[in-house]
Amino acid sequence: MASGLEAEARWSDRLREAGLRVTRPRITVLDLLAQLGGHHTAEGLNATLSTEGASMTRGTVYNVLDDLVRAGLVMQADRGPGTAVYELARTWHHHFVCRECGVMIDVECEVGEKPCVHGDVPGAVVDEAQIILRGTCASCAATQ
Amino acid sequence: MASGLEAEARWSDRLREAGLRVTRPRITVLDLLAQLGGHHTAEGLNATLSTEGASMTRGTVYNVLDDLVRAGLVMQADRGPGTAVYELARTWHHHFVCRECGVMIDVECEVGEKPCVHGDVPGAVVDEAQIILRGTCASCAATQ
DNA sequence: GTGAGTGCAAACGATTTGCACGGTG
DNA sequence: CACCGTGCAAATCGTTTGCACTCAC
Repeated sequence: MASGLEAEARWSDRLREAGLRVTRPRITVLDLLAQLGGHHTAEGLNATLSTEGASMTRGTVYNVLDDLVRAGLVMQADRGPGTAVYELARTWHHHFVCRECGVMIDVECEVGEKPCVHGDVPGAVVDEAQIILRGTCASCAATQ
Repeated sequence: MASGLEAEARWSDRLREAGLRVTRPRITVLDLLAQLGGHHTAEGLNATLSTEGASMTRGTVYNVLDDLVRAGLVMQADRGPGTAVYELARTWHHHFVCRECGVMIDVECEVGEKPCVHGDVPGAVVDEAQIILRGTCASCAATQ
């Protein structure tokens, strides 16, 4: 974490734009997600924060992530029942999940916008299409 | 539950084909899913079974559902972290989930087969594409 | 008879909640 | 200085697990 001030400068206006107050935990989580890249569970982030001396309560981690997801700064994806993963928001994409090892791999979306699939749901407003591909990843396929 | 014997006749060979033994809980769950239609949580099914005098243990409900999913007789879908729903297997389709009330609505798939979207995942074998549409359902949109 | 499947109860992990304190706007 | 957000701890929820017993094959 070499850039506390930089990080703050980078994220504070993003937060304010989203109508959220600028607080240490929110900056910290955003910065960590930016540094790590990829997908992470709330518990995993919490553990990493502990080792970096920037720890916060479990409750706060969940709170912050929830706020950030609602604000559109972070994306949430489900890897199965009881396992949500989070990542920094970026161009819209899908996920491939390996049935064997559970690894999650990004899959670029050819449309690049959230409702990239339109379903016939009478009267409903569809604002997002989340696609999860399942199968066997390259390394697991090689092992078998 | 007017058709215990009918139900058994209908499902027993489906189970045997799948390499599963024919047991009362499995028949009961399949029959219940067929009668109810739609999506149901494990807990919900368990509660319904209790009121019908056909109750089994929570553990057994999860066991049975897991077996049936693995056998391809039942489909599993996630409505969010920590909430799996189950429904009888039928032609492949997607789901719309309302952000407000959490209701899940089936969306027919124009392709009708599981890997209806192919992603670029080098070396991986994709055998299923699960699509979850999110937004606001008709009744929630009307309320607001 | 043998092993898969069940019943029961307890453990588990992820997430949520309630309340008092502190910092942001 | 008003309120949103945080810290802390306990509660809750969905799901999994271990072990003895029973039933399908």
